Amino acid sequence: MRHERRYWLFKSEPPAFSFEDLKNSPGSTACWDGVRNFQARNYLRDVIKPGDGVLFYNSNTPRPHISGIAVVVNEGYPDKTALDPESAHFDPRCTLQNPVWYMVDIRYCLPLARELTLEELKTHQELSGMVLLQRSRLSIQPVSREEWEMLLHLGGISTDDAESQMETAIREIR
DNA sequence: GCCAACGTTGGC
DNA sequence: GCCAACGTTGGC
Repeated sequence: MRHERRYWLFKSEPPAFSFEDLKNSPGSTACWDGVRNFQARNYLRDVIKPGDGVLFYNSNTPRPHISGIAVVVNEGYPDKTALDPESAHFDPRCTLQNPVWYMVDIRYCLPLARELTLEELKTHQELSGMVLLQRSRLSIQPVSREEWEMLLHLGGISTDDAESQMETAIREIR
């Protein structure tokens, strides 16, 4: 039986990496490395699976917002930047046997017809339970099916369109 | 640039 | 295992 699709919100800081950057990446696929928070690591290593939906969120910017949808293309695997002394994300505790930090790859799917600002999200009672609004600092967050549907609706795209684009994006990878 | 929230570290 | 000190995140 197929894994039941889960939904996530991934944060990125636009100067470092934007949704456009994801679209323009080779194969529209980017390695989501450099996450150094244990709760986020646990999601990346243990919970997030290929086919899961991702909302791309732009943080630490004058107008924080969700810009579009991506899809997870593989299971969590060790984040090699933690082993590289030259990397900004180097962590001297890490070894090949004990990688500590994990990452996944995601692929671009489609932009929202309307970007959804944090300011707007705060105005919807139905979204008040979002991790983004409760524990905003977590960089990899679960999103419920209900929240996902609401967000896509507000963003002006149909969940069916999103799911079929996600299926296509996954198929093209394989 | 400020600062609240909160995760991590390390002494005890 | 507690908790103070410290560092980071990220909205504003």
